Amino acid sequence: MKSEYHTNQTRSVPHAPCFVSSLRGCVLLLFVVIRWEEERYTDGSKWRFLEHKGPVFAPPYEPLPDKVKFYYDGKPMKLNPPAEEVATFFAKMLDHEYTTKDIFRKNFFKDWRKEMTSEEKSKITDLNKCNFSEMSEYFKAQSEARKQMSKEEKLKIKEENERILQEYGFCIMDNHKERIGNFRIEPPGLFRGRGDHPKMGMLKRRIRPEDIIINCSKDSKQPKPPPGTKWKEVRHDNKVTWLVSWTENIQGSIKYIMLNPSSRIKGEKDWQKYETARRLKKCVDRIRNQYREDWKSKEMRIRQRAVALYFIDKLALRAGNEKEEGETADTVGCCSLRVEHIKLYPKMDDQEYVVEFDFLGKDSIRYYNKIPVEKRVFKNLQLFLENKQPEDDLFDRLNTSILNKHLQELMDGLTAKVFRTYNASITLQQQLKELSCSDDSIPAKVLSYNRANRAVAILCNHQRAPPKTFEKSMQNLQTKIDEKQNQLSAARKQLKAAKADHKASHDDKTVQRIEEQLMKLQVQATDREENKQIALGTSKLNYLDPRISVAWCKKWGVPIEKIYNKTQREKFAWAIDMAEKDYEF
DNA sequence: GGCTGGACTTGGCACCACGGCC
DNA sequence: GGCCGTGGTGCCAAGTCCAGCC
Repeated sequence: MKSEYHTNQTRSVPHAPCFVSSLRGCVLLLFVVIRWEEERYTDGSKWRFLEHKGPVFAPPYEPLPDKVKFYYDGKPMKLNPPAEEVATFFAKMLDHEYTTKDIFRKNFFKDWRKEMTSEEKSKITDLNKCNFSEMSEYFKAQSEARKQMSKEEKLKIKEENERILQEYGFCIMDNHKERIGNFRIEPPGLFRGRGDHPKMGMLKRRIRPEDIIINCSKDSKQPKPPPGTKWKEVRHDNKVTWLVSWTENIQGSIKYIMLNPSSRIKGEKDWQKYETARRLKKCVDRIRNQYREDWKSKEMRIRQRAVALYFIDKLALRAGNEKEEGETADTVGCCSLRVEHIKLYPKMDDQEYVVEFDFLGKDSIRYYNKIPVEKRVFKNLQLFLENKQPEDDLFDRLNTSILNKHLQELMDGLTAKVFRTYNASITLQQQLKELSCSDDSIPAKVLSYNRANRAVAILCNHQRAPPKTFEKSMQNLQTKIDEKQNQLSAARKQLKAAKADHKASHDDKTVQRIEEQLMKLQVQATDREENKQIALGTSKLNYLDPRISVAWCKKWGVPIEKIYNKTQREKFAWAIDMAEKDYEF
C-alpha cells in the first residue's frame, strides 16, 4: 500500500485540468487528465479510501498540589477534582477583563456549581467570596518555569510534539498522504464568545472518546479508541470530507476534524470558488442592470431584494442570516440589517443621498461607513423605513434564502458570498495594475502589492485592534531610519572627500548600499503605519484569487516568497503551478 | 415555505518559536 | 549567549449555504 502514496512534497501533479497549461510533457499531461477523471467523482462522493489514526485528546486533569489553596470566605477549602478543575479555568483567566463581566461570572458560577459535590454546593453560594488568587499565582509560576526550561527540555517537548504530528497529523485519502488540519480535540475550558456573547463564561466540557464519531473507509485500518473506551460511532460516509466529529455543549453545534488547506480536497474546492467568481465577472453587468431595473419594481419584495443586492455588491456586505435571539452576540449582515443600523441624509456636506451604516458584523467587528447612493436607492430606503421602529428589520420582505434563490436563477452557483470573492479579487487585480511600476525596486513593488491587498481588506472591513506593541515598534523603526540617515550622510561626505582626492571608487557602492537599506526601512515604516488597523490575512487567504498574485509576481519579477510564506505557498500550490504572467482573473 | 441540522468557509487574536541584534 | 520583536501558527468562534423534513 505504502508505495502508492504520494506525499505532499513529492506530488507535482496538479488537481485540475487547467493545470495542464503549466505542464510540459504529454505523458504527464495524459496522467493528469486520467488522474483528474479518476478522482472527480460524479456521484457526489468525496473519496474512495480514507484512513487515519483518530484525534488526539486533551491531557487529563492533574489535580493541584495540596499547598495551593482555594479560599472561600477567607477560609481554605479543598475542592474535589471536578469542581477544582473548573475553578482552575477561572483562575487562569483572573487577569482577563472577562472575569469582571456580570454575564461571564453568572454563567461560570452556574456551570461550576453543577460540578460541585452537594457539600461544596451548599457551602459555595457566592462567587464574590471565592478567592482564586493562590491558584492563579501557581499557574503564573508554572508558565514562568516553562519559559525558563533548559534547551534540552525544550527540545524534548518539541520532539514529542513532532512525534504526535507524525502519528496523528496525517491521513491517507485516495492514494495521497495528506496533512490534517486540527487533529487535537479542543481542551475543556470556559467559553469566551466574541463581543457581547450571552453564553460567555459557560463551561465547555471535556470531550471523551464516547462523544466522538469517526469517519473512515470500510477497507481502512480503523483508529483505535484509548484503552478501556469506545467511540460513539464509526461511520463510512464518503459524501463528506471530515474525519472526526463531535457535538459541543455550548451551542449544540457539530465540530469537525478536517484536512489542512494544502490538501487536494481543499485546494480543489478553493479553485472552484474562484472559478465561480470568474463566471460572475462575465455576467455581472447584466446582473447590475437587472437590480437597477428592480429598484423600480411595483413589488416591495423585489425592491428590497434589489437594494440589498446593491449593498452586497457595492459594499461587499455579508449575506446576513437570521440568528436565534439570546443564543449569540447581536450581529447582523445585509439581509438582517435593522432600521437602527442606517441613517439617511438627503444632503451631507457636498454630497447628496448619503447613507450612514453603523452596525456590528461578524465577530462583533463594527462596520461604519458613509456612502452616497443613487437617488432611487435612497428613495427606496426611505420607503422601507416608513412606519418602522428602530429594532424592526430594514428588509422585512427578504432573507438570505430568498436572495440566494434569486441569485441562483441569475447564474448557476451564484450566492451572496460570491460577490465578496468577486469584488475582492477584481479590486486586487485593478489595484495591482494601477500601482505597479517597473522602475520600482522589489521592496517598493511589495509595498504596492500590500497596498492593493489593503484596498481589499478595507472593502471587506477586515479590521484588527492595533497591535499592543505598535507604538514602540514604530519608534524602534524610526530610530533605525534616523541612524541609517546619519550613516548615509557620513558615507556621502566620505565619498565626496575621496573624489576630491581622486581616491578609490568603491565608496560609491557603499553609498548606494546604504541608500537601498534606508529606502527599505522607509518602505517598511510606511507599510506598517498604513496597516495599523487593517488585517490583510483574511482577504489574502480567503478572497483573493491566488493566481492574480502569482501572475503579478511573474510579471514584475518579484519572488513569490515575498508575497506568500511557506504555509501560504502550500495552500496555493495549485495556483503557483497554474498561473502564467498573463493570467487574467 | 419555514425550520433545523449539518458541512464547510471565514475570522480575529493570543501565543510562542525563531531569527536578528547587541 | 541572551534578549527582544515579530511573523507564523494554532485555536476555536462565527459566519454561509444547502438539504431534508414537515
